[in-house]
Amino acid sequence: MNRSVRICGPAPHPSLRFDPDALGLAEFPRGFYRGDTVRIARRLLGAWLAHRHDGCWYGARIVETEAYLGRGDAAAHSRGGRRTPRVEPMYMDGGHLYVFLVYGMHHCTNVVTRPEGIAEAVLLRAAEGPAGAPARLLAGPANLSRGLGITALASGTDLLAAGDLRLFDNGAACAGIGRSRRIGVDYAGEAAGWPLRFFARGSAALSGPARLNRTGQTTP
DNA sequence: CACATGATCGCCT
DNA sequence: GGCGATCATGTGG
Repeated sequence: MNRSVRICGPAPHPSLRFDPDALGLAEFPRGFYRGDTVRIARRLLGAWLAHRHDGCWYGARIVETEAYLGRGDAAAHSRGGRRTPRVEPMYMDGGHLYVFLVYGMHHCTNVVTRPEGIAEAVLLRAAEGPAGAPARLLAGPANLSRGLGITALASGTDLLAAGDLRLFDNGAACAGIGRSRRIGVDYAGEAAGWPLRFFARGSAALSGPARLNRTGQTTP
């Protein structure tokens, strides 16, 4: 009787092994996640996203994020108040995960923000693993999700439930401001002129197409 | 029930 | 820069 049944999703990449306790990391409190989505998108830069698999912790520091602003954001799955089974986690209290499948083969991981009933979230676009991990392993939202072994099975998970998925504060990160790549539609932020996409300076794992130039601004 | 599409990626030219 | 992979989901008949 072997135990080949998979009940916890794919394994994270071996190079992402780390020890959260040794680093003395603290989790964000619930109130943090209930705050302003754009502010949270910036504040999450540098944070460690951690996944416990077979008793071992794997983790990476977030280096690129993107805010999705709910009802009024034409790019958000919750646009116009849409509420379907897939999007339901977006309506949960801040601090839950919203993970979905795109293009029939890739997963995207979001951190839900704002209080219960307000469907906003921050997409995790790129991260960097511990020293020694391949530089571009987690470049792009789908690569990030795959590298850490996160699939739609984790959608609706509470990051503050002391479970296998957690998010640790790592202090204020030095952030650059990216222009949204959502062009040609009346998306939130793009039209109003405020940025929705953020990344840590000097990161080698950006998802593109935005890149830093030497002044710290982005180039399309 | 039928069908069009997507918060992407990697390989091709 | 272009394109195909591949399927759950959303929308419409």
